[in-house]
Amino acid sequence: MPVARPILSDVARIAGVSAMTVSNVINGKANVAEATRARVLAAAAEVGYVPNLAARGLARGRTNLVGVVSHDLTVQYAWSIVQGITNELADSGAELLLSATYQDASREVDRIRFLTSGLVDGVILIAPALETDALEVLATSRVPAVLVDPRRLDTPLPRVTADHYAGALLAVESLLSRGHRRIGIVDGDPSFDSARERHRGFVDALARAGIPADDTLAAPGYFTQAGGFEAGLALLDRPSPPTAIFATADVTALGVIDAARALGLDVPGDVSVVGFDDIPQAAQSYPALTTVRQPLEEMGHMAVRMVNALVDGTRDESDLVVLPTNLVERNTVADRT
Amino acid sequence: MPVARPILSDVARIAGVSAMTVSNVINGKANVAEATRARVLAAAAEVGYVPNLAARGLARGRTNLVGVVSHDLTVQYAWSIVQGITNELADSGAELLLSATYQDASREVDRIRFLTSGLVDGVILIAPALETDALEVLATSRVPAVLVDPRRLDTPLPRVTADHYAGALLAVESLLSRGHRRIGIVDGDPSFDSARERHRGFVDALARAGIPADDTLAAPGYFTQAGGFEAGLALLDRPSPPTAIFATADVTALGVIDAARALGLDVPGDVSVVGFDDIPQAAQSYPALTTVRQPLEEMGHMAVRMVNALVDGTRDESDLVVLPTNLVERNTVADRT
DNA sequence: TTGAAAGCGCTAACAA
DNA sequence: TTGTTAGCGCTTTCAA
Repeated sequence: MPVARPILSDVARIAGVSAMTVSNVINGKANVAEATRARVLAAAAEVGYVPNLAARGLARGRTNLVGVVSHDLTVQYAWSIVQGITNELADSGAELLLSATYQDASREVDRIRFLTSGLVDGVILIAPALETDALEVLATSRVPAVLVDPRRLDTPLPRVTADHYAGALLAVESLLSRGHRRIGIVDGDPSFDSARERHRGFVDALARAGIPADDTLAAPGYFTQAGGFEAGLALLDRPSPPTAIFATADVTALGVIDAARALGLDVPGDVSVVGFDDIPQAAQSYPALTTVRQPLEEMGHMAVRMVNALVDGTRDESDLVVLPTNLVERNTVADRT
Repeated sequence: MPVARPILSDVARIAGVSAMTVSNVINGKANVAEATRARVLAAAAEVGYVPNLAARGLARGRTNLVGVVSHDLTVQYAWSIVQGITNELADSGAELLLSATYQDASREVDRIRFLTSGLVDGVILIAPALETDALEVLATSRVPAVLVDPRRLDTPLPRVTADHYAGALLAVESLLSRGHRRIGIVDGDPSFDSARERHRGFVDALARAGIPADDTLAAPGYFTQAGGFEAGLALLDRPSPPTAIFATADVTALGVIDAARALGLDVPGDVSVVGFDDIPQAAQSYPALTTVRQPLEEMGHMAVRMVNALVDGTRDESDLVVLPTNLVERNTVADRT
């Protein structure tokens, strides 16, 4: 009973075969006699042998691991994407290594550098800022990367995103069709292209209906619940408040609803609210949130397929995949009274 | 310009030194002449050399990586612990590898097996179920493990937890001191010792005040928001509802508050609510939640210190660290009217 | 069907 | 201060 962790050669010695044969058995190669296989398996079980993935990765020149860097995994938005990645990865037999970024954008480069230091075959970056030298680090690492919903869409790397503009059109049009004319918007973080696209959709939808833009009806929400709360207060606590609000992320929509409550307003009785994302919480909260669905899990799937292709040396280096969005009608929108 | 990733020997060749010297420079060893160091650094920069961590780990017999497996990282409870782990890890110069478990308890063993296959020096398990063969996998892997808030506290491994019982006492006593006598409880997942401890504190606090246990005032909430909503409905939508509710997790408290709203009840006007955990959202939601604080980040810090000690071969194998809880008074509790 | 040799990229231990 | 040798645990290639 060795106290140290048993290695392949231990198993080989016990089974009375060569290391290569053990390797073949462990990896399920066909070219091993049944009797030998059984003997090896027995020996492996006896000592509790577990292959060392780091060593295997070194020898194979491929780790079968893909890394994911995300800003903050509490936000269900990111988590839904991770779920999609996980599912797809399971199918492709690879494993996932997660690494978080937190508030600090400077940590992002850090995480990328870490994961790409021989640990993974490819990386998926969720809503990356890719500031300063991040792109350079990525390039010199020679590790294939795929971006999901990057802050700036013009980044020269394979990207997958959703149709933010069309989604915003959908959201605002549904409000218009319910009779709303005075519609507010709670904007996202302006450093995100997605936030700007959603704003653009909002403006265009109103313009099509002949409604001029009114800057007093826009407030920043920064894609956070607290931001949504503040914006909701700013928009609603005034002489002539909007009858409906397009909150450009579900979490900020939740904040807006809190703000309405704090002001004694009923949702959707007094104000209608539409979100964006369709995170799980949107369906679970009360009242259930009407929102624009981003196919987050599908985005994760797609990202995995793209890195895998890249790792295998297939596919062009500058793909842009845009997935469709659609409206999910629940209980936070009512006809204008 | 090599298209392949440069390795240590490439740098050595270019700088005209041996591999060992490059290694020494990269690792900041003192025994290298200034001129040589500069030459090596220049060569490394020129080709964009990045050390391969997997190879280094193999050679050193130590990866300097700590793995974390958690059920679900969306729950802020888990995430707060991860934050603590991250901060402490940064101080100790190690890195973090995250791996999630999801709903499926069977995946937990899986994740443990994966991380302990030569990838990390130690693992931290957040609220692990440790069913079936997980303990065995852990044992045969020979990788040191520390449990944070395990489901069953009698697991024979180093553990970090919080004082759930004392926290529950605090919560209920504060309600009693405000004049409440008819107090309901929304229980957590009964498979967790922590849920049972909190329930026990609830019962004991009432008993001390001479109030007999009333089973009709208890409802299961399973530590989820949806569960809290259902339980809130069950407790509140009846002839003589409680005037206060102890929700044994913040997320279920949020669900209870939603339920109160759905019934047209005001919090804390009509019902007082106390949560447990003090996740960030407790302070951000409206009204801000009165709750029992678990020192989640500290629990993460402690866990890291414990694995590090274990990796270094210090410390006893069966420590149990219990961190204190305390009451955080915010705006969901009012005097009984 | 099995095994020997060589090497993945790096570092510990020692020698020069 | 620098370099040589050996080896981490595994797999590839090729020969037996």
